[in-house]
Amino acid sequence: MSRERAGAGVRTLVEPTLSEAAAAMADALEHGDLLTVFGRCAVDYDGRASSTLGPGDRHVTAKPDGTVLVHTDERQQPVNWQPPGCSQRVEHGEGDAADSGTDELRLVSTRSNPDEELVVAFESVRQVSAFAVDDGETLSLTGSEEDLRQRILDSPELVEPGFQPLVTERRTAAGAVDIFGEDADGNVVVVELKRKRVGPDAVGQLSRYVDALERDLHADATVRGILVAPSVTERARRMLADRGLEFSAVEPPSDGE
Amino acid sequence: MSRERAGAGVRTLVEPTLSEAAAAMADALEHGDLLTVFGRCAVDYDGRASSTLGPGDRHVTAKPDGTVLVHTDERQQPVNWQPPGCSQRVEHGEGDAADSGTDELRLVSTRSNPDEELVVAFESVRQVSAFAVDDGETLSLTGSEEDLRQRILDSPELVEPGFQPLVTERRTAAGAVDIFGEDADGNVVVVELKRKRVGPDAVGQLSRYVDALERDLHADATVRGILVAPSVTERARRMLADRGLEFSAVEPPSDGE
DNA sequence: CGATGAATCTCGACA
DNA sequence: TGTCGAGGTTCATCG
Repeated sequence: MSRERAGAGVRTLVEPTLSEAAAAMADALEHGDLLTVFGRCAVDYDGRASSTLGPGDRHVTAKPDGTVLVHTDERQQPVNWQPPGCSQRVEHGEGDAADSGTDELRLVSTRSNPDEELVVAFESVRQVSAFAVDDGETLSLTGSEEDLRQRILDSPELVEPGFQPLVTERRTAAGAVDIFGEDADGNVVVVELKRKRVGPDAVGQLSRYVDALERDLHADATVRGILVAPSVTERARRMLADRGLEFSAVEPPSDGE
Repeated sequence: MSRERAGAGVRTLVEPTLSEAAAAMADALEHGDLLTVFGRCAVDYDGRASSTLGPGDRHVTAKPDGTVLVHTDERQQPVNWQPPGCSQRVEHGEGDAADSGTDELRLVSTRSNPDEELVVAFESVRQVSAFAVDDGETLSLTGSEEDLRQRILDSPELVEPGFQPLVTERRTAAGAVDIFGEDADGNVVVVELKRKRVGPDAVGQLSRYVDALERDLHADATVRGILVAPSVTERARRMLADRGLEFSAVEPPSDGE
């Protein structure tokens, strides 16, 4: 094993013994560092569901906020994980390492409500690192549904000429409508926004809003439902036609706009 | 900077220069290793949406399958990422490092269909590691919707006494029904399964199935729709009542069952 | 390849 | 705290 002392923020052990790894991991958890461990391990999870994962090489991350991630060499998603807010502890059987074939280092993460437990049992550890993280910057994102809503409010004619938004997030018996307004003839208009190509679910949603409002408002009121999105699937287009609903093609704004 | 040569599978540089880091990163990408970099960086993404993230300490992972993950010290989800199948390259301005304030190391990940680009621009690198991963084990999970389906097929009386499953995944004009069967009186029964508490969407789905089957089958057939899940939201319960649909509380099996 | 629906979804917002 | 809906959702499956 060898120790690397880097600038204040990084402590790394390469090819440590399990005892050394255990100490380094406990230390990192204690100090609120970002902990990473690479080694051969088996993983068991029990909680909302249950899973077992046999031995293999994996990269394990424990964040100071209580998150645990177990990654293999494939996939974007971790093969096992624990959400933020969990408690981590390191367990190491203190038997004589020389002839104990059962020597094992375990990282255990627990949570309550719901009760969940993740156990990462290391046969061997190739590297342990502890990082002191100073971030502080927040992400700024464009192109979301919120941006599309702002775009419609800025330029209501994108939905149709004469459209007038009145309220956003208007409550109905079926939930909150994205944009509530009226058309050039004074008819009530319900707008459902989707930032990308929409399927049948969105039509069902819009349909429920229109029905709810027709019950809420005077029985003689005409309520139009317009689905605003970049495009629709064929099945959704047929559902719209069946229900007398409409579609208006609008793209969410791109970065520059 | 110092170099660590570990057993075959791990190569790590601590506090490298940007040139050294660039070489190690390119080497790892070339060899199909799991690459991790910790350092101060800014991140820009442009594709399905756009985002910018100012300078800060982050942990960056590049997997041999083309996945890229940028993690901060908080959250389970990466702050930026690229899905599997992307192409990575390392760019390093080869200016004289001495007086060039603009010296920069960039990890660029691109993808097409849709066109997306992620750029991680490092001001400094604290550690670079390359791991040769040998996994090979696959995850086995219980508690899924498939498990719930099996539970119902094993014990149909959990839905209601006398219920008889006939077909799973039966096709209708509105999509495939989870379980199609009949009750003690010989009425057609459509069962929609959800492994957790359900909201209005599932009711809409079940409702579409029942409507479609009433059209498909003889006009005189009675089609019952039963939503099977651990629980329902209040709004969904009202929607069920409105539409003459039913609910039956069943938990998905836990590990031991 | 696109379309569909599940997920230990995660995450933020709001009652 | 629970509920609700969005997401650069991701992911597997199916046509």
